[in-house]
Amino acid sequence: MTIRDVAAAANVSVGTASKALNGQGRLRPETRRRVTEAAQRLGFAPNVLAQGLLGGRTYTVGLLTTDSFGRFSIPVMLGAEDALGAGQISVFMCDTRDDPDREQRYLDRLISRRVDGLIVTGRRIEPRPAVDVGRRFPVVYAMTQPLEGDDPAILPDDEGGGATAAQHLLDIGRRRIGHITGPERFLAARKRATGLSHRLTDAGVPFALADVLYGEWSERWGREAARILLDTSPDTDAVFCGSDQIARGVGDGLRALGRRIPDDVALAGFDNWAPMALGADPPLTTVDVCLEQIGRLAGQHLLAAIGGETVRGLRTVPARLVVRESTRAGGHSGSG
Amino acid sequence: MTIRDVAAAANVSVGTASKALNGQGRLRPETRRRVTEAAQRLGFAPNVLAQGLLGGRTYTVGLLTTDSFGRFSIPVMLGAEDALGAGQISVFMCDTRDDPDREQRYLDRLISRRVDGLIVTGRRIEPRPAVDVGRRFPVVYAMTQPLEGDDPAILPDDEGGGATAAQHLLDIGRRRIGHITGPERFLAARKRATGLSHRLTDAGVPFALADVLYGEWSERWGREAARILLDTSPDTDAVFCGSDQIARGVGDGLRALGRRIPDDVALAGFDNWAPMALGADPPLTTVDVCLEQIGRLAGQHLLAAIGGETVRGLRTVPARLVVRESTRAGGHSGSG
DNA sequence: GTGAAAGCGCTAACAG
DNA sequence: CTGTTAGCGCTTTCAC
Repeated sequence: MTIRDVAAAANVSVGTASKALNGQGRLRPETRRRVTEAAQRLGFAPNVLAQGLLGGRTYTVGLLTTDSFGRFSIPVMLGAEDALGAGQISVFMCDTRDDPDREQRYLDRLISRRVDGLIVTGRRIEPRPAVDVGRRFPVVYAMTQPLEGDDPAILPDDEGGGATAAQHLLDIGRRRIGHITGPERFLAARKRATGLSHRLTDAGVPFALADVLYGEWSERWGREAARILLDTSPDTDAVFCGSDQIARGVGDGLRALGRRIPDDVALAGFDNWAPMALGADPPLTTVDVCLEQIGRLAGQHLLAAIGGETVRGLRTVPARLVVRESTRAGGHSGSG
Repeated sequence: MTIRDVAAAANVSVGTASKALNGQGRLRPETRRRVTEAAQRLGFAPNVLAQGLLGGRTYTVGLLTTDSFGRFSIPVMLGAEDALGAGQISVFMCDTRDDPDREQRYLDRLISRRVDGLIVTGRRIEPRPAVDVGRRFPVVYAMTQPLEGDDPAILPDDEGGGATAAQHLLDIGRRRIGHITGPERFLAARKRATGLSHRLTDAGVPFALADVLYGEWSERWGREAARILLDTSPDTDAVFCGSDQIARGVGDGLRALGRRIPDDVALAGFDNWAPMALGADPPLTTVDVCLEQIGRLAGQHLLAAIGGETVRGLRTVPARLVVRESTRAGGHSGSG
């Protein structure tokens, strides 16, 4: 099924058929109709590769992730696809699994496929070595940033997220606030802690960064840390956690020590990871960094760059607080 | 950067350059070297689109999911990419979000891009309307099956998974076994229940399908169902759940009613969803349907089909039991 | 208005 | 051994 078959069936030349199908040039309406009809009847679909060969654009982009398309890249990916798909752009999946060799192979492939652009995603916001694609096509980073160069990068607002959570806990009247989070080597963990600390300090509520309980991104750590925290500060009336998983553990730990949530201790998480946050009893108040929005923005920036605009540097997406029963006075603290 | 530039730089014709780069024909080693060197120096990467135009193959496939690339499609996708990526095949992401219009648009695009094949994934194993791509390229279904036609489909072994769980609970000496699962309208839920029921009945342990507690795929339902179950059968010594999320809820519910896990009641889930199963206290024994293996098989079948082999009909991937503390005598039933 | 022809980047067949 | 030519499917001048 080529445009030649269509042209033949409509009794016109391929040139005319092309014009008819693309709405170009000056054609008799009747001719146009005849061609369109033939194409329809034959089930003709233009070969985009051939089109791309001429036009220089392929209407494809690569989406490269180090995260095995996990919990963080997926929403980013969806947002990006949203922005790009609307522009009729198809997306190539490239999952490096954190292996530099795999990454290089993917980059080579993408270059050979003449993609119009590339989005690089990660699980961690730490700067990573920039991908090297020469000046062949624009690159946008999402949820990560390049160590070298000033290609655009879209990042979550971890610090702002921490501050927002702090404000909320202040707003509901809590003053003895603990913070339990992931490993200190994670920039995201440090930023969230900083955001919290600054806001509390600004409000005149005592909080020392030294009191932050750094550990792992796991429920188990949450359970353990809850004990440690109450040991040190038995009068704690709120805990902000660096992830929803940790918050789940903290919740279980606190309950095991006889505290009711939110009546005795208010509990807030981070990520708004639905199965975790909604499955908790009571459901978790949490900070949503709006991953999908990050992806959407990355997609839009990439489209702009492909269109010739120069976009440079970092950009941060505001976080959003999602209030649920774990910090709400009315929240029933059920049986779990 | 085209092959012409390379040819010019190496002082040969494009034809010769092509042969040199592809290892075809009879060439003086020195010429071959000169060309390769020039290509290297110029950073030449062949335009795969142009190659595809000649060869008729594009070395691309589509991966179409109705699941928004969620928890189930991702592993499947990774497995598929594994199988395909090795064959130098690039994968187009197509996320229909359960919208028939979107799906049709993606199919049109894939056809226009002349993909060599297509994998269709879903979140549910229920048969779905077959995708219509004429005889343009082969289609393989993974985690779902076509309502019409006999295109190959790779499915999890839900029934076998249920049976395996049953056997394990019998093996550890439990005889009064409850089953709490998702909505009855889910084929997967019914199959898991059937597998459990058959195995128990075969072993002479009483179990009526009518006693299955169908509900939702949520922790909340698990908590509620635990109460219902103990109300009816206070001497229950094991519960098999249709998902890890439900199992989490059931665990919390049982504990709230004073039961220890696994000492009083053994608890098994389904999915082996790491964050849920490992985060639980004690960690959950669960059934893994090996999603990644399903994807890998789908990829392999697709490759075979692209290669001209005819592959037809359903194929099931065995499930795997993952034993953890929630069904182990030695398991500590901690504080949560 | 429509057709013929050139050419996108590449490979394969055939000369030389 | 290497160069020339044709052509993959399509679009875009440029004649007629």
